[in-house]
Amino acid sequence: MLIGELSKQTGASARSIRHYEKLGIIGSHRAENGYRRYSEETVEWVKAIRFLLCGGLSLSTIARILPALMNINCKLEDPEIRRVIEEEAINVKSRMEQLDQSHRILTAALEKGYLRRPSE
DNA sequence: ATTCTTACA
DNA sequence: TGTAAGCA
Repeated sequence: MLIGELSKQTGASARSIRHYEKLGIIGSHRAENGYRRYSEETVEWVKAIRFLLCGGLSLSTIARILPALMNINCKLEDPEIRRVIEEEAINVKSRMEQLDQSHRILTAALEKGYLRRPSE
């Protein structure tokens, strides 16, 4: 299928699809006219990319785990993949703590009616 | 009509 | 990532 149909079936823009390909996350072969052609399974790959993206993973991180993840083992058997995911979980936890701190500062300001200046 | 590459008031 | 431009 051409990029237009892949886009239609996955919801990803042609621009994004070309970007994923440039990053090596998905592949394609060219037709005589130079148009990109994708296999049916690429649809699943792009859907997986979008899913992981919604999970907060960066494209560079996805590029590292998706290949193995889409392979024979969708289980986390590969220790390398497992490691990457564990690191991501830690990053997410870290971000949650940052957000919690922001939340505390904001709610405290609302309760007291003013923002506490660090210099005083 | 659709895709391609390149580039950014 | 969007979008416009100029081709094929």
